[in-house]
Amino acid sequence: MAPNHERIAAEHRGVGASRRRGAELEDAILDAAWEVLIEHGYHGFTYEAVAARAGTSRPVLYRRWPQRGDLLLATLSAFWQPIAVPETGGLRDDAIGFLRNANADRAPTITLMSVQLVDYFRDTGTSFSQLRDTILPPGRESAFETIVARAVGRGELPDVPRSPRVVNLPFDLLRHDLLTTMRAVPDESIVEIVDGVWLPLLGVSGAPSSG
Amino acid sequence: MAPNHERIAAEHRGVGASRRRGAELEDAILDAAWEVLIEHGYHGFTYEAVAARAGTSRPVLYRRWPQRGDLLLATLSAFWQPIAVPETGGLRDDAIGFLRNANADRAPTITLMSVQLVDYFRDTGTSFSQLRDTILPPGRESAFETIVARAVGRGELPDVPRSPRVVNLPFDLLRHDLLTTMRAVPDESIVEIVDGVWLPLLGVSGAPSSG
DNA sequence: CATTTAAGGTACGTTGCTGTATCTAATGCG
DNA sequence: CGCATTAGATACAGCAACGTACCTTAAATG
Repeated sequence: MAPNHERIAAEHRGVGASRRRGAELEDAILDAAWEVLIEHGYHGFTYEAVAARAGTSRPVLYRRWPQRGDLLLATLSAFWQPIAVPETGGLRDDAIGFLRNANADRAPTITLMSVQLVDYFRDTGTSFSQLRDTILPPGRESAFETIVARAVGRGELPDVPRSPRVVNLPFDLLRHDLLTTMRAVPDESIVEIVDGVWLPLLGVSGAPSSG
Repeated sequence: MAPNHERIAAEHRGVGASRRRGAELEDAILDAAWEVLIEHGYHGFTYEAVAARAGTSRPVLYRRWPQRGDLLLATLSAFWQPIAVPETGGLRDDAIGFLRNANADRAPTITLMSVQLVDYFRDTGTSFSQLRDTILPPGRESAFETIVARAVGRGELPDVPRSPRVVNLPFDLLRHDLLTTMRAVPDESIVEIVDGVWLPLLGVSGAPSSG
């Protein structure tokens, strides 16, 4: 008859804290869900595991998200943030800086996003690209479109049409490496992508050191 | 007391055939395993499903492959084939032809290989690249290394050092598109990769039509 | 033909997760 | 305070797959 259950749950959220409600509880659950997703992938992303990690019980989750996909979407929407685009005043540094940010931010998660979620994609018949469009506000300029536009504005690049493929090439290559190696890309790869591939393709001299 | 079981299993391998053994049985199992893997991914790649598809029983599988990873490795090794490199006599056509082959061959499987298998990668701490090295004989020249070397031999390209990243760029981009869209890449993308990215980067004029 | 090997079927207990139902007690609000 | 809400615990049946044990019978071997 002693309130043993409450004490157990309280351990998960710190001694002295009492029963959570509403947004506070929801945030705690989504935090837990995100951690589970990162650590164990979509396969381990079970109501059981999320509830345990959040220090609550499965019915609480079922009340809010009846389907696993609902919980997944809510979790991703809460944590998927756009990557910061640095503004260094130079095309090369903007590109390298952005790729470094992306590498740091996405290394733990992009493998998750497009890879761990395949079971979800399979179940729903969707794909990574589609999910991305669902989560992110559509019609937004991509980071490299911004970077190139700035360089054109500065006169660093000629104002000629460029295909999205060429503009976004660095990010695609970074993503490719992230996906196939499933870990953060070494910094030399980032420099190589920019100096050895992208800048030459844009007709810019390339690395400042090697001419 | 009637040999009912035998009759049931026989249905899966055609009437009149009797009990399979050794290599014959093993091949049939790997065929079934491959089909299951393609259709249901690693998640659905269970002893249960493979045994059922092969018309045999789980103990038969456990005797040969005690771990699920063993069965997976055996299956992939049996079915992972190198992609044909066409020999057209021209750099551009070699590249486009190879990418078309890769697109056709890998569209159903590369999403599987690097994407469906993440649970396996997670369990074993490996990655797509490592698995590839395990399956394929190492030290082999890549397809695009061959293609470039031929072009150099013909005098179509200057004999200068080129980074593996530049040489293999088209395949990496194709793979990127396959991974993120999870379906075959449209032919225009292949042409765009070669004419709009790779050939300009190599210092070749690009598409024959647009100048 | 006799013997050994192994395929094939069946059964069992176990595990992990699913949904749902039910109960309690804490919280917020009037 | 009194009431409605709902967090949190627990229990249940169900399912799918696991891994193993066992028995039989077919095929290979001598």
